[in-house]
Amino acid sequence: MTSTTGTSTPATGKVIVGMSGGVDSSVSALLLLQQGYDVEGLFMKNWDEDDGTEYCTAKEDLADAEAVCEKLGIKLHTANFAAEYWDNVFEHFLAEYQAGRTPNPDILCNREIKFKVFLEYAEMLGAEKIATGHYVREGQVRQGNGDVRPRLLKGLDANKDQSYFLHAVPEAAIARTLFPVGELEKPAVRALAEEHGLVTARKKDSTGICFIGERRFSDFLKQYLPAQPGKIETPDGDVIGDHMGLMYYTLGQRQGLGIGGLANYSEDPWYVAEKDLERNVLVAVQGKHHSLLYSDALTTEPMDWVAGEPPVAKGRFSAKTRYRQSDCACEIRVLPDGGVEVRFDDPQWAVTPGQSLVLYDGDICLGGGVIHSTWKATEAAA
RNA sequence: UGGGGUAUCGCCAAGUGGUAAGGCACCGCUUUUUGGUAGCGGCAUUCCCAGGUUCGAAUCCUGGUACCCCAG
Repeated sequence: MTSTTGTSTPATGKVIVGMSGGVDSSVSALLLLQQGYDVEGLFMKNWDEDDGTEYCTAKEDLADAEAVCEKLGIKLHTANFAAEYWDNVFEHFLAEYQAGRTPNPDILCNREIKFKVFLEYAEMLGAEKIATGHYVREGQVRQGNGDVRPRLLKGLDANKDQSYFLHAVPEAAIARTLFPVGELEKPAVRALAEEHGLVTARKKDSTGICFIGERRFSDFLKQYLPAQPGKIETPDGDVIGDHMGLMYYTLGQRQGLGIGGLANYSEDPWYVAEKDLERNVLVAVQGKHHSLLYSDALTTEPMDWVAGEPPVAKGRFSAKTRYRQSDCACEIRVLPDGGVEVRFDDPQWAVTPGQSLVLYDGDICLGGGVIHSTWKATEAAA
């Protein structure tokens, strides 16, 4: 049985809110103040810029965080975890691309930075808890032996739910974190910000890699990974174009292939279906619903279970293979190495190694793991 | 230097006398704390070039040019 954290008892204790300069963390701080917490903010700068334009947005974000904290009358700390970010997130990110996979750096960023380094730093500042502007909720479950344990739940606003990004955060960190906006719908969050005169009320939601920001992606990667041009082929081996380097593309990608009209082919757009690292060939297929774009089974690397251990050895749950994808029913089996084998009820589009599979039991986010390989059940049976 | 064919947006491609479809690509915006996807919008005053016929031509005629195919 789950229940959301109580709000009836007067809240006490120091909470440090991770202030990004966005509306969600702004309102989080506001709500915690209203609940009676001793609130302070912390602005993190985890990416040391080399690029002038981006520097400005980081500066703006800091200015907005400062303005909000001043308005709320709370203290704002600043910290720079760029070294930790580079070592524990970015290097892994590059290595994954180098290996031809498509990583999700923000999942690692949450586990390694926001819910680890930031948490530790906040504790050092005397905080009992931290808070973030994520759209997730914290639930509790009473176990057979009477222990009450925390659970990561989807945000109330299904459209904004960010549990996918937090699935790798361990239970102990979840237990020490407050997610005030997880109980709200996004429009209500903006309305609150507006009502309280917070400058971030109408600020556009930030996108792009957390702390790095929106980039022309292949240009960004080129700064770190050398181009290795090669051919684009059809599954039949017809050469239909050139690619700049396999690491700049991801499965299911359409834009950026540069494949125009071809005589003797249909008018459908082309999508990346496969990366052949051996031959340095990008395999593209025509039409969004080409069968090579679908798979219905996968295995993952060892899982991060929110509760620290798998709920069962085998069972039926729902899953996402990417952020904002609707859940799909599936059957899982825990593998000896700690990964899982997943079979989906319905074929999934462009399931991509390097991205994460995240499992749910209703609203409860159980955990997830990096996708290692995918296949079609029909192939496995053959 | 014999014959035949084709030349329309970056690419594919409609259009055969009535005032340039569509798709892909590309660009922009929106959606989005990864990458991607998706939605919306933009994208040939001009049809290889030069003349001509016509009220009017990408569409007809003449002459060039380029490429392709067959024959050499």
